[in-house]
Amino acid sequence: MFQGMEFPVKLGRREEQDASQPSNDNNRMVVDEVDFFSDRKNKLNTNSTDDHHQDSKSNGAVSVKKENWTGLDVNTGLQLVTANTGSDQSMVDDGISSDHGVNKRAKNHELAQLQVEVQRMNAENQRLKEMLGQVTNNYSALQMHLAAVVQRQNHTTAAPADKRSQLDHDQNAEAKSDQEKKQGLVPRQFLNLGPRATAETTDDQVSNSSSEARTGSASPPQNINEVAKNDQIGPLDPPNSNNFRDGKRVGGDESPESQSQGWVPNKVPKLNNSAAPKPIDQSTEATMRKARVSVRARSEAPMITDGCQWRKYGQKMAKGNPCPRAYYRCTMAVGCPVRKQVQRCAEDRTILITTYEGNHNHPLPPAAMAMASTTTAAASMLLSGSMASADGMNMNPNNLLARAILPCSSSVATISASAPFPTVTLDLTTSPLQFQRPNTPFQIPNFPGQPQSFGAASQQLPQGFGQALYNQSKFSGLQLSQDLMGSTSSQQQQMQQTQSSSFADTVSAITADPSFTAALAAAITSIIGGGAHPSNNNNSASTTSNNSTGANSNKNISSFPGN
DNA sequence: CGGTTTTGACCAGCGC
DNA sequence: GCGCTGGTCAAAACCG
Repeated sequence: MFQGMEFPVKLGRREEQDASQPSNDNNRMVVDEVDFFSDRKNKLNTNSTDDHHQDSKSNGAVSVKKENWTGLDVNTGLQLVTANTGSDQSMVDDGISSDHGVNKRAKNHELAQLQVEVQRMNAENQRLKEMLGQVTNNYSALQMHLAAVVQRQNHTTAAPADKRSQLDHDQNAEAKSDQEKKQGLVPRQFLNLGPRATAETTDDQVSNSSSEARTGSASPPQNINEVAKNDQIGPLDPPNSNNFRDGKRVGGDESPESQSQGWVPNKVPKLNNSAAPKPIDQSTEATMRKARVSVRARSEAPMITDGCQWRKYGQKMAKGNPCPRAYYRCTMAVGCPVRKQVQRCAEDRTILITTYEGNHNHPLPPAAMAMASTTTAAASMLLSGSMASADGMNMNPNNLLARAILPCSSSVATISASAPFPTVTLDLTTSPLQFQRPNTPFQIPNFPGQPQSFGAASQQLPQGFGQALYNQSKFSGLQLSQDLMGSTSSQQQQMQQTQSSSFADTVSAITADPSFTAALAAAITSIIGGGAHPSNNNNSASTTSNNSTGANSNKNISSFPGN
Protein backbone atom coordinates (compact mmCIF):
# COMPACT_ATOMS: atom_id res chain seq x y z
CA MET A 1 0.00 0.00 0.00
CA PHE A 2 2.69 2.43 0.80
CA GLN A 3 5.39 1.59 -1.49
CA GLY A 4 8.28 3.84 -1.48
CA MET A 5 6.83 5.72 1.33
CA GLU A 6 9.46 7.36 3.27
CA PHE A 7 9.66 7.51 6.84
CA PRO A 8 11.68 9.64 9.07
CA VAL A 9 14.51 7.29 8.90
CA LYS A 10 16.39 9.99 10.57
CA LEU A 11 14.55 8.88 13.59
CA GLY A 12 15.85 5.43 13.17
CA ARG A 13 19.31 6.70 12.97
CA ARG A 14 18.75 8.87 15.90
CA GLU A 15 17.37 5.93 17.70
CA GLU A 16 20.57 4.14 17.06
CA GLN A 17 22.48 7.06 18.33
CA ASP A 18 20.32 7.37 21.32
CA ALA A 19 20.67 3.75 22.06
CA SER A 20 24.23 4.40 22.94
CA GLN A 21 23.12 7.13 25.19
CA PRO A 22 21.04 6.77 28.25
CA SER A 23 17.72 5.95 26.85
CA ASN A 24 15.84 7.90 29.40
CA ASP A 25 15.20 10.78 27.14
CA ASN A 26 11.68 10.84 28.21
CA ASN A 27 12.00 14.48 28.68
CA ARG A 28 9.64 15.34 25.99
CA MET A 29 11.36 16.78 23.07
CA VAL A 30 9.36 19.04 20.97
CA VAL A 31 9.60 18.32 17.38
CA ASP A 32 9.64 21.27 15.19
CA GLU A 33 7.76 19.58 12.50
CA VAL A 34 6.32 16.19 12.16
CA ASP A 35 7.52 14.84 8.97
CA PHE A 36 6.33 11.47 8.00
CA PHE A 37 8.28 10.88 4.95
CA SER A 38 11.10 13.07 4.14
CA ASP A 39 14.44 11.70 4.92
CA ARG A 40 15.49 9.08 2.63
CA LYS A 41 18.62 11.06 2.33
CA ASN A 42 19.22 10.50 5.95
CA LYS A 43 18.81 6.84 5.59
CA LEU A 44 21.26 6.99 2.80
CA ASN A 45 23.54 9.01 4.92
CA THR A 46 23.82 11.71 2.40
CA ASN A 47 24.30 15.33 2.84
CA SER A 48 20.91 16.77 3.37
CA THR A 49 21.62 20.08 1.82
CA ASP A 50 22.55 18.52 -1.43
CA ASP A 51 19.22 16.86 -1.77
CA HIS A 52 17.13 19.80 -1.06
CA HIS A 53 15.99 20.52 -4.44
CA GLN A 54 15.59 17.03 -5.61
CA ASP A 55 13.64 16.04 -2.60
CA SER A 56 11.37 18.94 -3.03
CA LYS A 57 10.33 17.50 -6.26
CA SER A 58 9.03 14.31 -4.95
CA ASN A 59 9.73 11.09 -3.29
CA GLY A 60 9.71 9.40 -6.55
CA ALA A 61 12.68 11.46 -7.47
CA VAL A 62 14.19 10.53 -4.19
CA SER A 63 13.64 6.94 -4.98
CA VAL A 64 15.53 7.28 -8.18
CA LYS A 65 18.15 9.12 -6.35
CA LYS A 66 18.54 6.37 -3.88
CA GLU A 67 19.01 4.07 -6.74
CA ASN A 68 21.74 6.24 -8.00
CA TRP A 69 23.25 6.36 -4.62
CA THR A 70 23.25 2.67 -4.28
CA GLY A 71 24.87 2.40 -7.60
CA LEU A 72 27.38 4.97 -6.69
CA ASP A 73 28.29 3.19 -3.58
CA VAL A 74 28.76 -0.05 -5.33
CA ASN A 75 30.61 1.49 -8.14
CA THR A 76 32.85 3.33 -5.83
CA GLY A 77 33.74 0.18 -4.08
CA LEU A 78 34.48 -1.59 -7.25
CA GLN A 79 36.54 1.17 -8.56
CA LEU A 80 38.48 1.31 -5.40
CA VAL A 81 39.31 -2.33 -5.55
CA THR A 82 40.21 -2.45 -9.14
CA ALA A 83 41.83 0.90 -9.29
CA ASN A 84 43.90 0.18 -6.30
CA THR A 85 44.98 -3.04 -7.79
CA GLY A 86 45.92 -1.34 -10.93
CA SER A 87 47.52 1.57 -9.30
CA ASP A 88 49.47 -0.57 -6.96
CA GLN A 89 50.76 -2.53 -9.81
CA SER A 90 51.48 0.52 -11.73
CA MET A 91 53.34 1.96 -8.81
CA VAL A 92 55.41 -1.11 -8.47
CA ASP A 93 55.75 -2.14 -12.05
CA ASP A 94 55.30 1.12 -13.70
CA GLY A 95 55.86 0.63 -17.36
CA ILE A 96 57.66 -2.63 -16.93
CA SER A 97 55.35 -4.92 -18.75
CA SER A 98 52.94 -4.32 -21.53
CA ASP A 99 50.82 -7.15 -20.18
CA HIS A 100 49.55 -4.77 -17.60
CA GLY A 101 47.93 -2.78 -20.30
CA VAL A 102 46.07 -5.81 -21.42
CA ASN A 103 45.25 -6.75 -17.90
CA LYS A 104 44.09 -3.27 -17.23
CA ARG A 105 41.91 -3.30 -20.25
CA ALA A 106 40.51 -6.63 -19.30
CA LYS A 107 39.85 -5.45 -15.81
CA ASN A 108 38.30 -2.29 -17.04
CA HIS A 109 36.13 -4.31 -19.28
CA GLU A 110 35.25 -6.53 -16.40
CA LEU A 111 34.61 -3.50 -14.29
CA ALA A 112 32.34 -2.06 -16.88
CA GLN A 113 30.49 -5.31 -17.06
CA LEU A 114 30.15 -5.38 -13.35
CA GLN A 115 28.89 -1.86 -13.32
CA VAL A 116 26.35 -2.67 -15.92
CA GLU A 117 25.38 -5.69 -13.96
CA VAL A 118 25.03 -3.67 -10.82
CA GLN A 119 22.92 -1.12 -12.56
CA ARG A 120 20.77 -3.79 -13.99
CA MET A 121 20.35 -5.38 -10.62
CA ASN A 122 19.53 -2.05 -9.12
CA ALA A 123 16.89 -1.50 -11.68
CA GLU A 124 15.53 -4.93 -11.09
CA ASN A 125 15.61 -4.31 -7.40
CA GLN A 126 13.62 -1.20 -7.88
CA ARG A 127 11.12 -3.04 -9.97
CA LEU A 128 10.82 -5.69 -7.37
CA LYS A 129 10.28 -3.08 -4.73
CA GLU A 130 7.52 -1.58 -6.75
CA MET A 131 6.00 -4.95 -7.27
CA LEU A 132 6.20 -5.64 -3.61
CA GLY A 133 4.53 -2.38 -2.86
CA GLN A 134 1.83 -3.21 -5.32
CA VAL A 135 1.29 -6.59 -3.80
CA THR A 136 1.15 -5.05 -0.39
CA ASN A 137 -1.37 -2.57 -1.65
CA ASN A 138 -3.53 -5.28 -3.00
CA TYR A 139 -3.21 -7.21 0.16
CA SER A 140 -4.28 -4.30 2.26
CA ALA A 141 -7.12 -3.53 -0.03
CA LEU A 142 -8.28 -7.09 0.11
CA GLN A 143 -8.10 -7.04 3.84
CA MET A 144 -10.19 -3.94 3.89
CA HIS A 145 -12.64 -5.51 1.59
CA LEU A 146 -12.76 -8.66 3.61
CA ALA A 147 -13.37 -6.70 6.74
CA ALA A 148 -16.17 -4.88 5.04
CA VAL A 149 -17.72 -8.08 3.80
CA VAL A 150 -17.57 -9.72 7.17
CA GLN A 151 -19.01 -6.66 8.76
CA ARG A 152 -21.78 -6.60 6.27
CA GLN A 153 -22.52 -10.22 6.97
CA ASN A 154 -22.59 -9.58 10.65
CA HIS A 155 -24.76 -6.62 10.16
CA THR A 156 -27.18 -8.38 7.91
CA THR A 157 -27.49 -11.18 10.38
CA ALA A 158 -28.29 -8.69 13.05
CA ALA A 159 -30.50 -6.56 10.91
CA PRO A 160 -33.42 -8.95 10.49
CA ALA A 161 -33.63 -9.33 14.19
CA ASP A 162 -33.67 -5.61 14.57
CA LYS A 163 -36.34 -5.18 12.00
CA ARG A 164 -38.37 -7.96 13.43
CA SER A 165 -38.17 -6.42 16.76
CA GLN A 166 -39.19 -3.11 15.35
CA LEU A 167 -42.07 -4.59 13.46
CA ASP A 168 -43.17 -6.56 16.42
CA HIS A 169 -44.47 -5.19 19.61
CA ASP A 170 -42.88 -2.37 21.47
CA GLN A 171 -41.93 -4.80 24.15
CA ASN A 172 -39.83 -6.62 21.71
CA ALA A 173 -38.32 -3.36 20.74
CA GLU A 174 -37.55 -2.65 24.30
CA ALA A 175 -36.08 -6.07 24.68
CA LYS A 176 -33.96 -5.44 21.71
CA SER A 177 -32.99 -2.14 23.13
CA ASP A 178 -31.97 -3.78 26.33
CA GLN A 179 -30.02 -6.33 24.46
CA GLU A 180 -28.31 -3.65 22.54
CA LYS A 181 -27.57 -1.82 25.67
CA LYS A 182 -25.97 -4.91 27.05
CA GLN A 183 -23.94 -5.16 23.95
CA GLY A 184 -23.02 -1.58 24.06
CA LEU A 185 -24.67 -0.95 20.77
CA VAL A 186 -27.12 1.67 21.68
CA PRO A 187 -25.05 4.69 22.33
CA ARG A 188 -23.51 4.73 18.97
CA GLN A 189 -25.81 6.87 17.01
CA PHE A 190 -23.06 9.35 16.73
CA LEU A 191 -21.31 6.73 14.74
CA ASN A 192 -24.22 5.92 12.55
CA LEU A 193 -23.05 7.67 9.51
CA GLY A 194 -24.63 5.66 6.84
CA PRO A 195 -28.16 5.83 5.56
CA ARG A 196 -28.56 2.20 6.32
CA ALA A 197 -28.23 3.10 9.89
CA THR A 198 -31.06 5.49 9.30
CA ALA A 199 -33.20 2.76 7.97
CA GLU A 200 -32.51 0.55 10.87
CA THR A 201 -32.36 2.93 13.69
CA THR A 202 -35.36 4.07 15.47
CA ASP A 203 -36.38 7.64 15.23
CA ASP A 204 -35.32 8.51 18.67
CA GLN A 205 -31.86 7.44 17.79
CA VAL A 206 -31.55 9.96 15.10
CA SER A 207 -29.40 12.72 16.33
CA ASN A 208 -29.35 16.03 14.66
CA SER A 209 -25.64 15.92 14.34
CA SER A 210 -25.62 12.89 12.20
CA SER A 211 -28.80 13.47 10.33
CA GLU A 212 -27.02 15.16 7.54
CA ALA A 213 -24.76 12.27 7.00
CA ARG A 214 -27.62 9.89 6.77
CA THR A 215 -29.42 11.53 3.97
CA GLY A 216 -27.31 9.73 1.45
CA SER A 217 -28.33 6.65 -0.36
CA ALA A 218 -25.32 4.47 0.09
CA SER A 219 -25.27 1.58 2.41
CA PRO A 220 -22.63 1.23 5.03
CA PRO A 221 -20.93 -1.66 3.38
CA GLN A 222 -20.56 0.52 0.41
CA ASN A 223 -19.09 3.02 2.66
CA ILE A 224 -16.55 0.59 3.78
CA ASN A 225 -15.91 -0.50 0.29
CA GLU A 226 -15.53 3.05 -0.60
CA VAL A 227 -13.14 3.46 2.21
CA ALA A 228 -11.18 0.54 1.02
CA LYS A 229 -11.34 1.80 -2.47
CA ASN A 230 -10.24 5.20 -1.52
CA ASP A 231 -7.59 3.78 0.59
CA GLN A 232 -6.17 1.97 -2.30
CA ILE A 233 -6.51 4.67 -4.82
CA GLY A 234 -3.03 5.82 -4.36
CA PRO A 235 -1.12 2.69 -3.71
CA LEU A 236 -2.94 0.63 -6.23
CA ASP A 237 -1.83 2.87 -8.90
CA PRO A 238 1.87 3.09 -8.68
CA PRO A 239 2.29 4.41 -12.16
CA ASN A 240 0.05 7.26 -11.24
CA SER A 241 1.99 7.86 -8.17
CA ASN A 242 4.77 8.77 -10.44
CA ASN A 243 2.70 11.67 -11.43
CA PHE A 244 3.70 13.22 -8.20
CA ARG A 245 7.31 12.72 -8.66
CA ASP A 246 7.82 16.27 -9.51
CA GLY A 247 6.43 17.16 -6.15
CA LYS A 248 3.94 19.53 -7.58
CA ARG A 249 0.47 18.52 -8.23
CA VAL A 250 -0.07 17.24 -11.63
CA GLY A 251 -3.44 17.93 -10.56
CA GLY A 252 -6.93 17.07 -11.41
CA ASP A 253 -6.10 16.38 -14.95
CA GLU A 254 -6.26 12.71 -14.29
CA SER A 255 -9.25 12.88 -12.03
CA PRO A 256 -12.15 13.96 -14.17
CA GLU A 257 -14.64 12.82 -11.59
CA SER A 258 -13.07 15.06 -9.10
CA GLN A 259 -13.33 17.84 -11.56
CA SER A 260 -16.91 17.16 -12.12
CA GLN A 261 -17.45 17.13 -8.44
CA GLY A 262 -15.43 20.18 -7.90
CA TRP A 263 -15.99 21.28 -4.37
CA VAL A 264 -19.40 19.78 -4.28
CA PRO A 265 -18.54 17.28 -1.60
CA ASN A 266 -17.51 20.14 0.54
CA LYS A 267 -21.01 21.42 0.42
CA VAL A 268 -22.39 18.33 1.94
CA PRO A 269 -24.88 19.96 4.23
CA LYS A 270 -26.17 22.08 1.44
CA LEU A 271 -26.45 19.12 -0.84
CA ASN A 272 -28.16 17.16 1.80
CA ASN A 273 -30.66 19.88 2.15
CA SER A 274 -31.45 19.73 -1.46
CA ALA A 275 -33.95 17.20 -2.65
CA ALA A 276 -31.81 15.94 -5.47
CA PRO A 277 -30.62 12.42 -4.86
CA LYS A 278 -26.91 12.07 -4.70
CA PRO A 279 -24.82 9.45 -6.30
CA ILE A 280 -23.44 6.84 -4.02
CA ASP A 281 -19.97 8.11 -4.27
CA GLN A 282 -21.02 11.49 -3.20
CA SER A 283 -22.90 10.24 -0.24
CA THR A 284 -20.09 8.03 0.81
CA GLU A 285 -17.80 10.89 0.27
CA ALA A 286 -20.00 12.93 2.46
CA THR A 287 -19.96 10.23 5.04
CA MET A 288 -16.26 10.04 4.99
CA ARG A 289 -16.08 13.75 5.18
CA LYS A 290 -18.20 13.60 8.22
CA ALA A 291 -15.83 11.30 9.94
CA ARG A 292 -12.86 13.19 11.15
CA VAL A 293 -9.54 12.08 12.36
CA SER A 294 -7.77 14.38 14.68
CA VAL A 295 -4.10 13.95 15.35
CA ARG A 296 -2.55 15.54 18.33
CA ALA A 297 1.18 15.76 18.13
CA ARG A 298 3.78 17.87 19.71
CA SER A 299 5.22 20.16 17.19
CA GLU A 300 6.35 23.69 17.14
CA ALA A 301 5.95 23.78 13.44
CA PRO A 302 2.84 25.47 12.19
CA MET A 303 1.75 22.35 10.45
CA ILE A 304 2.75 18.76 10.35
CA THR A 305 4.23 17.55 7.16
CA ASP A 306 2.15 14.66 6.02
CA GLY A 307 3.23 14.45 2.46
CA CYS A 308 0.20 16.04 0.98
CA GLN A 309 0.01 19.41 -0.58
CA TRP A 310 -2.24 21.79 1.20
CA ARG A 311 -3.50 25.20 0.53
CA LYS A 312 -4.70 27.40 3.25
CA TYR A 313 -8.06 28.80 2.55
CA GLY A 314 -9.08 30.27 5.79
CA GLN A 315 -8.25 31.06 9.30
CA LYS A 316 -10.59 31.67 12.14
CA MET A 317 -10.41 32.35 15.75
CA ALA A 318 -12.13 29.47 17.36
CA LYS A 319 -14.02 29.92 20.53
CA GLY A 320 -12.15 29.01 23.64
CA ASN A 321 -8.78 28.95 22.02
CA PRO A 322 -6.54 31.96 21.66
CA CYS A 323 -4.76 30.27 18.82
CA PRO A 324 -6.36 30.63 15.46
CA ARG A 325 -7.57 27.68 13.54
CA ALA A 326 -6.26 27.33 10.05
CA TYR A 327 -8.16 25.61 7.31
CA TYR A 328 -6.37 23.75 4.60
CA ARG A 329 -7.55 21.86 1.62
CA CYS A 330 -5.67 19.30 -0.33
CA THR A 331 -4.42 20.68 -3.59
CA MET A 332 -2.86 17.58 -4.95
CA ALA A 333 -5.83 17.16 -7.19
CA VAL A 334 -8.52 19.49 -8.26
CA GLY A 335 -11.61 18.70 -6.33
CA CYS A 336 -9.98 16.62 -3.69
CA PRO A 337 -12.39 16.82 -0.79
CA VAL A 338 -9.81 16.31 1.88
CA ARG A 339 -9.44 19.19 4.24
CA LYS A 340 -7.72 19.63 7.43
CA GLN A 341 -7.81 22.01 10.28
CA VAL A 342 -4.74 22.91 12.19
CA GLN A 343 -4.92 24.44 15.56
CA ARG A 344 -2.77 24.57 18.58
CA CYS A 345 -4.04 23.24 21.79
CA ALA A 346 -5.14 25.97 24.08
CA GLU A 347 -3.79 24.26 27.15
CA ASP A 348 -0.48 23.25 25.71
CA ARG A 349 0.54 25.18 22.69
CA THR A 350 3.27 22.79 21.85
CA ILE A 351 0.55 20.41 20.87
CA LEU A 352 -0.60 20.73 17.36
CA ILE A 353 -4.03 19.43 16.60
CA THR A 354 -4.54 18.47 13.03
CA THR A 355 -7.97 17.32 12.03
CA TYR A 356 -8.34 15.52 8.76
CA GLU A 357 -11.59 15.18 6.98
CA GLY A 358 -12.44 13.30 3.86
CA ASN A 359 -10.72 10.92 1.56
CA HIS A 360 -8.35 11.74 -1.17
CA ASN A 361 -9.83 11.17 -4.57
CA HIS A 362 -6.50 10.97 -6.25
CA PRO A 363 -3.42 8.83 -6.08
CA LEU A 364 -1.26 9.72 -3.22
CA PRO A 365 2.44 9.99 -3.35
CA PRO A 366 4.07 7.39 -1.20
CA ALA A 367 5.08 10.06 1.16
CA ALA A 368 1.51 10.97 1.86
CA MET A 369 0.35 7.47 2.42
CA ALA A 370 1.46 7.44 5.99
CA MET A 371 -0.91 9.98 7.30
CA ALA A 372 -3.53 9.38 4.68
CA SER A 373 -3.73 5.71 5.39
CA THR A 374 -3.73 6.31 9.06
CA THR A 375 -6.50 8.80 8.93
CA THR A 376 -8.42 6.74 6.46
CA ALA A 377 -8.04 3.74 8.64
CA ALA A 378 -9.17 5.70 11.61
CA ALA A 379 -12.11 7.04 9.74
CA SER A 380 -13.03 3.65 8.42
CA MET A 381 -12.59 2.31 11.87
CA LEU A 382 -14.99 4.88 13.04
CA LEU A 383 -17.45 3.97 10.36
CA SER A 384 -17.01 0.29 10.79
CA GLY A 385 -17.46 0.70 14.47
CA SER A 386 -20.67 2.43 13.73
CA MET A 387 -21.97 -0.40 11.68
CA ALA A 388 -20.71 -3.44 13.38
CA SER A 389 -19.88 -2.05 16.71
CA ALA A 390 -17.28 -3.92 18.61
CA ASP A 391 -17.23 -6.74 16.16
CA GLY A 392 -16.34 -4.35 13.49
CA MET A 393 -13.43 -3.21 15.48
CA ASN A 394 -12.27 -6.66 16.21
CA MET A 395 -12.29 -7.66 12.67
CA ASN A 396 -10.20 -4.87 11.49
CA PRO A 397 -6.83 -6.37 12.08
CA ASN A 398 -5.62 -4.54 9.07
CA ASN A 399 -6.51 -1.35 10.72
CA LEU A 400 -3.50 0.81 10.65
CA LEU A 401 -4.71 2.69 13.59
CA ALA A 402 -4.97 -0.34 15.71
CA ARG A 403 -1.89 -1.86 14.29
CA ALA A 404 0.36 1.05 14.44
CA ILE A 405 -0.91 2.95 17.39
CA LEU A 406 -1.83 0.24 19.70
CA PRO A 407 1.35 -1.73 19.75
CA CYS A 408 2.98 1.38 20.95
CA SER A 409 0.79 0.97 23.96
CA SER A 410 1.33 4.59 24.48
CA SER A 411 -0.96 6.56 22.30
CA VAL A 412 -4.49 7.38 23.03
CA ALA A 413 -7.28 7.01 20.56
CA THR A 414 -10.38 8.87 21.44
CA ILE A 415 -13.70 8.81 19.78
CA SER A 416 -15.51 11.95 20.53
CA ALA A 417 -19.20 12.30 20.27
CA SER A 418 -19.44 15.77 21.61
CA ALA A 419 -18.19 17.14 18.35
CA PRO A 420 -20.76 17.64 15.65
CA PHE A 421 -18.85 15.17 13.58
CA PRO A 422 -17.68 11.81 14.79
CA THR A 423 -14.05 12.25 15.38
CA VAL A 424 -11.27 9.88 16.12
CA THR A 425 -8.55 11.60 17.99
CA LEU A 426 -5.12 10.11 17.93
CA ASP A 427 -3.38 11.57 20.85
CA LEU A 428 0.28 11.21 20.19
CA THR A 429 1.38 13.50 22.91
CA THR A 430 0.73 11.43 25.95
CA SER A 431 3.42 8.86 25.67
CA PRO A 432 7.03 8.78 26.56
CA LEU A 433 9.27 7.19 24.07
CA GLN A 434 8.73 3.53 24.44
CA PHE A 435 10.24 2.21 21.33
CA GLN A 436 13.79 1.98 22.35
CA ARG A 437 15.14 -1.42 22.96
CA PRO A 438 18.68 -2.47 23.55
CA ASN A 439 18.97 -3.98 20.14
CA THR A 440 16.01 -2.65 18.37
CA PRO A 441 15.24 0.89 17.57
CA PHE A 442 11.57 0.26 17.13
CA GLN A 443 8.90 -1.83 18.47
CA ILE A 444 7.17 -2.85 15.40
CA PRO A 445 3.64 -3.95 15.12
CA ASN A 446 2.49 -6.78 13.03
CA PHE A 447 2.26 -6.09 9.39
CA PRO A 448 0.86 -8.18 6.66
CA GLY A 449 3.48 -9.67 4.52
CA GLN A 450 6.22 -8.78 6.87
CA PRO A 451 8.29 -10.95 9.07
CA GLN A 452 6.59 -11.14 12.36
CA SER A 453 8.65 -11.33 15.38
CA PHE A 454 5.97 -11.15 17.93
CA GLY A 455 2.88 -11.39 15.93
CA ALA A 456 0.92 -13.29 18.50
CA ALA A 457 1.14 -10.51 20.95
CA SER A 458 0.47 -7.75 18.57
CA GLN A 459 -2.40 -9.54 17.04
CA GLN A 460 -4.19 -9.27 20.24
CA LEU A 461 -3.95 -5.59 20.29
CA PRO A 462 -6.67 -4.75 17.88
CA GLN A 463 -8.91 -6.99 19.84
CA GLY A 464 -8.10 -5.03 22.87
CA PHE A 465 -8.90 -1.97 20.98
CA GLY A 466 -12.14 -3.38 19.83
CA GLN A 467 -12.88 -4.51 23.30
CA ALA A 468 -12.33 -1.03 24.48
CA LEU A 469 -14.77 0.19 21.95
CA TYR A 470 -17.12 -2.48 22.99
CA ASN A 471 -16.89 -1.55 26.58
CA GLN A 472 -16.80 2.13 26.18
CA SER A 473 -18.80 2.83 23.13
CA LYS A 474 -20.63 5.42 25.05
CA PHE A 475 -20.97 9.03 24.34
CA SER A 476 -18.49 9.70 26.98
CA GLY A 477 -15.88 8.69 24.52
CA LEU A 478 -13.23 6.11 24.48
CA GLN A 479 -9.77 6.09 25.73
CA LEU A 480 -7.10 3.56 25.11
CA SER A 481 -4.22 3.83 27.39
CA GLN A 482 -1.36 1.88 28.71
CA ASP A 483 -3.71 0.24 31.11
CA LEU A 484 -5.66 -1.28 28.34
CA MET A 485 -2.57 -2.56 26.69
CA GLY A 486 -0.78 -3.62 29.77
CA SER A 487 -1.37 -7.30 29.41
CA THR A 488 -0.26 -7.48 25.87
CA SER A 489 2.73 -5.30 26.34
CA SER A 490 4.09 -7.71 28.91
CA GLN A 491 3.71 -10.48 26.43
CA GLN A 492 5.48 -8.42 23.92
CA GLN A 493 8.37 -7.80 26.20
CA GLN A 494 8.66 -11.43 26.97
CA MET A 495 8.70 -12.33 23.38
CA GLN A 496 11.09 -9.60 22.61
CA GLN A 497 13.55 -10.94 25.08
CA THR A 498 13.56 -14.24 23.33
CA GLN A 499 13.54 -12.85 19.89
CA SER A 500 15.34 -9.61 20.21
CA SER A 501 18.27 -10.60 18.10
CA SER A 502 16.22 -11.92 15.26
CA PHE A 503 14.00 -8.99 15.63
CA ALA A 504 16.88 -6.65 15.18
CA ASP A 505 17.63 -8.35 11.93
CA THR A 506 14.03 -8.14 11.05
CA VAL A 507 14.04 -4.47 11.74
CA SER A 508 17.00 -3.81 9.57
CA ALA A 509 15.50 -5.93 6.87
CA ILE A 510 12.07 -4.51 6.78
CA THR A 511 12.97 -0.93 7.34
CA ALA A 512 14.43 -1.09 3.92
CA ASP A 513 11.08 -2.14 2.65
CA PRO A 514 8.96 0.79 1.64
CA SER A 515 5.77 -1.03 2.35
CA PHE A 516 6.82 -1.44 5.88
CA THR A 517 6.88 2.22 6.48
CA ALA A 518 3.25 2.86 5.95
CA ALA A 519 1.94 0.86 8.78
CA LEU A 520 4.70 2.10 10.95
CA ALA A 521 3.97 5.66 10.11
CA ALA A 522 1.48 6.09 12.82
CA ALA A 523 3.87 4.57 15.26
CA ILE A 524 6.45 7.02 14.14
CA THR A 525 3.94 9.69 14.65
CA SER A 526 3.82 8.56 18.17
CA ILE A 527 7.55 8.66 18.44
CA ILE A 528 7.71 12.09 17.04
CA GLY A 529 4.96 13.34 19.12
CA GLY A 530 6.22 11.80 22.27
CA GLY A 531 9.90 12.06 22.12
CA ALA A 532 11.15 13.78 19.08
CA HIS A 533 14.22 15.83 19.23
CA PRO A 534 14.50 19.50 18.79
CA SER A 535 17.19 18.95 16.28
CA ASN A 536 14.41 18.03 13.99
CA ASN A 537 14.25 21.67 13.32
CA ASN A 538 16.70 21.16 10.60
CA ASN A 539 14.78 18.26 9.41
CA SER A 540 11.56 20.09 9.41
CA ALA A 541 13.00 23.07 7.77
CA SER A 542 14.51 21.04 5.08
CA THR A 543 11.69 18.66 4.65
CA THR A 544 9.15 21.35 4.66
CA SER A 545 10.89 22.89 1.79
CA ASN A 546 11.72 19.54 0.42
CA ASN A 547 8.28 18.32 -0.02
CA SER A 548 5.33 19.73 -1.66
CA THR A 549 4.02 21.32 1.45
CA GLY A 550 6.90 23.62 1.49
CA ALA A 551 4.84 26.49 0.34
CA ASN A 552 3.13 26.42 3.64
CA SER A 553 6.19 26.32 5.72
CA ASN A 554 7.33 29.76 6.50
CA LYS A 555 4.23 31.66 5.95
CA ASN A 556 2.28 29.48 8.21
CA ILE A 557 4.36 30.55 11.06
CA SER A 558 2.97 33.95 10.69
CA SER A 559 -0.44 32.52 10.34
CA PHE A 560 -0.39 31.64 13.97
CA PRO A 561 0.20 34.90 15.67
CA GLY A 562 -0.81 33.38 18.88
CA ASN A 563 2.08 31.00 18.87
C1' DC B 1 3.14 35.59 -13.61
C1' DG B 2 1.14 31.87 -11.33
C1' DG B 3 0.40 29.96 -7.03
C1' DT B 4 -0.31 30.77 -2.17
C1' DT B 5 -1.57 33.34 1.89
C1' DT B 6 -4.18 36.75 4.21
C1' DT B 7 -8.29 38.48 5.85
C1' DG B 8 -12.71 40.46 5.91
C1' DA B 9 -17.17 39.12 4.40
C1' DC B 10 -20.61 35.85 3.81
C1' DC B 11 -23.43 31.81 4.82
C1' DA B 12 -25.52 28.07 7.38
C1' DG B 13 -26.53 25.75 11.57
C1' DC B 14 -27.81 26.05 16.18
C1' DG B 15 -29.33 27.73 20.63
C1' DC B 16 -31.97 31.07 23.01
C1' DG C 1 -35.77 36.44 14.82
C1' DC C 2 -31.31 37.31 16.61
C1' DG C 3 -26.80 36.44 17.85
C1' DC C 4 -23.03 33.29 18.07
C1' DT C 5 -19.99 30.16 15.97
C1' DG C 6 -17.88 27.31 12.52
C1' DG C 7 -16.75 26.99 7.94
C1' DT C 8 -15.99 28.86 3.39
C1' DC C 9 -15.34 32.30 -0.20
C1' DA C 10 -12.85 35.54 -2.73
C1' DA C 11 -10.31 39.68 -3.59
C1' DA C 12 -6.07 41.65 -2.50
C1' DA C 13 -1.50 41.04 -1.10
C1' DC C 14 2.46 38.40 -1.15
C1' DC C 15 6.15 35.47 -2.85
C1' DG C 16 9.41 32.92 -5.67
